[in-house]
Amino acid sequence: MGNVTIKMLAKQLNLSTAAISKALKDSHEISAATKQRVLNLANELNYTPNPYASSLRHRKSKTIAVVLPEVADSFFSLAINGIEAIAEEKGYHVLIYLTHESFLREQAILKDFQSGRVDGVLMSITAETATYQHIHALHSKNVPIVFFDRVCDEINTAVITTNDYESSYKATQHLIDAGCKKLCFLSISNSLSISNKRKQGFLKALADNQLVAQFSNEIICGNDSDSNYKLIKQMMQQKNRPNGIIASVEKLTTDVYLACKALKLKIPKDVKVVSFSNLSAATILNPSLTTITQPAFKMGKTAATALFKALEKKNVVLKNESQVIASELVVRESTKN
Amino acid sequence: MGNVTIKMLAKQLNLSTAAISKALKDSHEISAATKQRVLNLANELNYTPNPYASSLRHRKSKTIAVVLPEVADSFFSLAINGIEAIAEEKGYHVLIYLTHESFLREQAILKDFQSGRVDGVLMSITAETATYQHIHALHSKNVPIVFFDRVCDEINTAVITTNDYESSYKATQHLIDAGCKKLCFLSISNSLSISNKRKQGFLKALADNQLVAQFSNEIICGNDSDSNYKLIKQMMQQKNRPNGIIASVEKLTTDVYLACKALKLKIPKDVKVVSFSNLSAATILNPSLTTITQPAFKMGKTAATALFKALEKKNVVLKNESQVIASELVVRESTKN
DNA sequence: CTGAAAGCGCTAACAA
DNA sequence: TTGTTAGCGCTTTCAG
Repeated sequence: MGNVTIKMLAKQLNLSTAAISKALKDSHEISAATKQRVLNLANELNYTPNPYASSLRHRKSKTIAVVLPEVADSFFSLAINGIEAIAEEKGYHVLIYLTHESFLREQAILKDFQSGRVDGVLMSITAETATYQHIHALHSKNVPIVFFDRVCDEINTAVITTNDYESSYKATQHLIDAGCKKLCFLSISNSLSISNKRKQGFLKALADNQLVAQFSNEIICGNDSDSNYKLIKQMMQQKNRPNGIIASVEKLTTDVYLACKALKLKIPKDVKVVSFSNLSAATILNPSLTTITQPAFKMGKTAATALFKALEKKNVVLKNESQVIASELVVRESTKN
Repeated sequence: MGNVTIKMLAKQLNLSTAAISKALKDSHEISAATKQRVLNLANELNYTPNPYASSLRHRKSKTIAVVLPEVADSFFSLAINGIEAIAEEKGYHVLIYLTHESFLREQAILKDFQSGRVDGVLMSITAETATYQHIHALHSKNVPIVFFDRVCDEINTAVITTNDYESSYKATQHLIDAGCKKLCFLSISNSLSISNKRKQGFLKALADNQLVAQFSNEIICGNDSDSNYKLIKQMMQQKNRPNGIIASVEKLTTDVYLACKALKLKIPKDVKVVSFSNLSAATILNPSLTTITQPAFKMGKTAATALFKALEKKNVVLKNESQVIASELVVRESTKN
């Protein structure tokens, strides 16, 4: 650091630090003439206010945190784009924390936020997160939190989601309409809200089509691509294997495709596949992938907008800022008849 | 904020704030007994030190910045993973800034860093960046900067790159070996170091194979996928269209594939394609894509490690921490004969 | 219109 | 071993 400070400006101009401070924020109690002098010198010396001194004084950091499982994922990276767009506009800084699906890490991160490091938090919880004490603790310290995608309904705040239940239902119906009778849902968690909603939508579509309990319909995948690949391959080797698969998250797509390739099963002839995914390369896959495309960018933007509402005005009831933004089923070759 | 402070602990324990401060950092000049009392109360009240007060005092923020063009890109998102892994280990916080290839934005971001907001910077410059005054200004304030991937050679510091020239040469030779005689290089910038090195490698391979000047061999793409698509399509409609394409960045792949599809040109029969890419879905594209896979995660880690060396020790000559980490040519169907 | 002084929370000399 | 004091840089009363 070792930078030019208000004190230096004050000395050079024979003014008090108070006067400088006020002049710099264009206070009406400073004459136009001195304002000019101050601004000139500040520019000349390239003065930049120390943000930490300012934070200490104001008890505000002008910084928000984004806490999420992973960044190498097209949903999350697009969501970050949305968040960043709003933060930039508002002049806030964005700290990023990756949990890599570790509950312990999530706890540690939120604990740190009790220090006042950030003014607000945007988060998507881990697939492991099943208790919420750590979130409650932060929330009760009046740090506003907005959840997006992987939300926590136990906290009284805004949750920005997509229509997981409906779009999963729709995708399942789409598979059924394409002739699939043996369907499998690839989940990643038992506790995650999105996993459950997507699964419920799936199950309801099965029920509505009298397809319940015909088949062992669910696999819970983990965080490791290798073992997911094996799990899927194993399932596809069974005599009574599924002929329709719905992957609840993007990263499972590659494993499904590779498992089918290894077993010489043709998509969509032998098995049809649809995935929740924002992969821009979905159109150029082999075969091109039918996706439930989530409004990732918009969800990030909306979540950030809600958070800033709480940061900028008092008495905002964040709960009321909750939004559900629709996903889109984009039909491609992987579910063709 | 409004949190429990050292002062409160001091009052409750009838100690001075200095004693508390020392006890909390396990100073040897505090008795074991009082240390225990302090720790107990601190835990009980859930004390978390105010990082901004500490930053102000120490003139250190324990925060680094990552400045890059985009996060929705598998190279950069993997690099962030690498950076975050090291930062987490070191107990540093990571501020993220996206330039979206805007030079103006890059300037503004770096200007802000003059305030001492961050202890160090990791960056990949924009495709527009052709002057370096803004970087010099920051660097001369003794804020360590480490470049990765899209580096700036004008600054005397560490640059972490991959072997752009060699891998581009190798990929080009691979296309030539596969029978391509009319090659096209898709660039994204005239000023970017990586673009130039990749192009040089390409041109050298052409020259070594007596293929120079047979063909208008280069297209400069922009930041907009639509117009890139049109540019590529237009080129592929020419009578003398290329039969081998090397895409210098991942995002151009989709445009190439779609343009070929639209024109009913078969990859690899009519045109072979290789791309600098870290897309995990490369294996399941139609056809699977031959890539120059960059060591993204490792580059992020290495860049962060170099930066922390400078942050933790004095008199580290960052220039000496520069590294070139090899990419790998992964041959798949898109260049098959 | 300008200045003096206090304090945000923490820490490092220096005293006791 | 513990306490006193001063100050990091900035802002905000309150006085002048």
